[in-house]
Amino acid sequence: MPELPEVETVVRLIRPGLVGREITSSSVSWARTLGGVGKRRFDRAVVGARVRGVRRRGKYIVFELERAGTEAGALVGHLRMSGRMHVEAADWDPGAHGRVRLDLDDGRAFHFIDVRKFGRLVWAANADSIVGNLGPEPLSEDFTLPGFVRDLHERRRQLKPLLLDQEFVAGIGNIYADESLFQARLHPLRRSDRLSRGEAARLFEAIRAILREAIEREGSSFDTFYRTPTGQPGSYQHQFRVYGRDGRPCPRCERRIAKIVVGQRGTHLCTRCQPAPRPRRRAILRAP
DNA sequence: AGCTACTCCTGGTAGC
DNA sequence: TGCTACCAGGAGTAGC
Repeated sequence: MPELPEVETVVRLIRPGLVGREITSSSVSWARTLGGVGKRRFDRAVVGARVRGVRRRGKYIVFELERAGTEAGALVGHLRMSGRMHVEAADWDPGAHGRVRLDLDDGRAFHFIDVRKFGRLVWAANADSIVGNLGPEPLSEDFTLPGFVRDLHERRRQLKPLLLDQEFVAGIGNIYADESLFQARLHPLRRSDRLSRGEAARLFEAIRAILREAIEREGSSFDTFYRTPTGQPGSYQHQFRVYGRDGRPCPRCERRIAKIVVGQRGTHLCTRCQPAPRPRRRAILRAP
């Protein structure tokens, strides 16, 4: 599934074909992709606008627009499960799952393709109305260990759902959550406020190292869905140590990798390397 | 506050 | 082989 590394890869590859281009017409074949913005309003917002910049925020892709040099809102895209983005020659066929097409002034066209129709490409006057509540970017300088420790201790949440919470930290999905927790040797059900400083530091470093390496490898492609905008699969799936490896030996200790469900999400772990939280005995009440 | 359940979707696959 | 039933999953929402 497209998570931070996959989205970063998409942004890097489509940005050169989009920045500076004017959108000359649009066509929408699945209206819900627009996320509640009507087709006519969408058309009015984007046609004649120029792409000022393309950036990633968490798993979102923000296309900043301008008209006559002044800001004109933004398109905010999310690939969800199966979305893809391409910039291709005018006669390129996006296939049966093309949802939105934006023709560009250089004769090429941007395509949003999405088999499962969960993806979105929404116009907003202000991108922050959509991405404004996201947590820190895990690879940026404002994601710091002291801040991370503070945020962990301020909440009392299971680690797995907390890592998936985009308001806690932006961009992590099911794959990189499982891989990070394995790398940090932390059980997905451990409570955030009970991590030691050392444990929090392990998790902090694991998240950053794994996301960096996954970006280097252009993300993970283990099914037919995620491909880069050039049609290539990523290669980080070959580095998976727990995700999708249930029943196979742990690369660290050989015990069989387990799969459990946490917050309705398949969760992969090694029960030896990632010891379960100890149920804490209730404080014993004593007479004063 | 934090958890669970439900919704949106369809291709792939397990099971018969 | 051919069919059906079920599953995966990011994020939003509702309810406890």
